[in-house]
Amino acid sequence: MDKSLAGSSPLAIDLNSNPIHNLTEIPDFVHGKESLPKDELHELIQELNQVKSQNKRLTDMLNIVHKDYEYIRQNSSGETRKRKAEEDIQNVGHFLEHNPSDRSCCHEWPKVVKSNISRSYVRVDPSDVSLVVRDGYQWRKYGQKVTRDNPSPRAYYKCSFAPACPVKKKVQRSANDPSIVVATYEGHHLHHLDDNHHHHDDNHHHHPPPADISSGAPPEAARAPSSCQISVDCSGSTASLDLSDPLTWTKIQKAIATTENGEIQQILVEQLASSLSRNRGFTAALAAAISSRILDDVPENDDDDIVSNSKGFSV
DNA sequence: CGCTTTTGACCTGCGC
DNA sequence: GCGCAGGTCAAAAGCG
Repeated sequence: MDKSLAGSSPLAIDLNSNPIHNLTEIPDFVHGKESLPKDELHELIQELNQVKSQNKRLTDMLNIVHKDYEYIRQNSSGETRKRKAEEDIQNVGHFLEHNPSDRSCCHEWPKVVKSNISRSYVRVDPSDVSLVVRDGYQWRKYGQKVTRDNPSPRAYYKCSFAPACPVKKKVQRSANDPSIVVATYEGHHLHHLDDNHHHHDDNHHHHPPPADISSGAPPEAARAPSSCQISVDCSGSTASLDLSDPLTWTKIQKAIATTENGEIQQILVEQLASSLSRNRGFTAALAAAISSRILDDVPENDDDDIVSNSKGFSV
């Protein structure tokens, strides 16, 4: 991520800053005036570590967002009419599955978009030609077609778990990166029946079947997303960014229109930072980090209170 | 035997 | 109306 982003975001985290080595670097007035016991401070410091590492992952995600956006922008001219129609639903980039074993991060990040169309991008083995995207539902393949803009075939699936389920999906390997499979879902995946709200014809009207145990994936990761939401979980404190929020979405579209490098990333980071700042635990941790930053000349003291932590926050 | 996949034919929408 | 491209159908084949 570029440095201007880290500097301008209200809760930007300086990934290159020096780490905190022990608790004594947390100023005393934070202990007293904030009424935080030391054991809670230990937890907060651990949260700081995790927020920092999560932010690094978010940084990677946002870099992918920007890269994907640039690709879309560069290829948006001279399209077929069908592809032009799809242009409206290709406004946000994707999150790739860099580390399959990491359950704290989103498994898939859909491009949402119209009310009942979403996309998932999944990294797969480039040599794997099966075009299978595990999402927790059972699908019946009813067609395959070679499209003009992509050498790899597009597979068409209908939901086969519930007989009358209208949800469909298309799966096709990415044209520019054969290791990425793009799954386009038509109709929302509703995982919990709600008689008061969910009776649209383009939704799943059923729970997903049990996750495929052989896949080894947790149920949350196996399911297709029901909304365009990014979540960062930090020791039970979750920050979420809902791209279906009209205000957020308007900002992103505006950023896309201006084609300013890094601006989309900045908006996403700010939204996540805003969510995190509403969390009591994170706010307290942030206060400690800020204070330690201000009193940066506190001498280091290597005693038994040494904990693994960092003070990488800048404001 | 029942379900899924394959695959060529057919349908549909759009631009010219 | 014609041609093109994407989407769907349905019979045949595959598989456990």
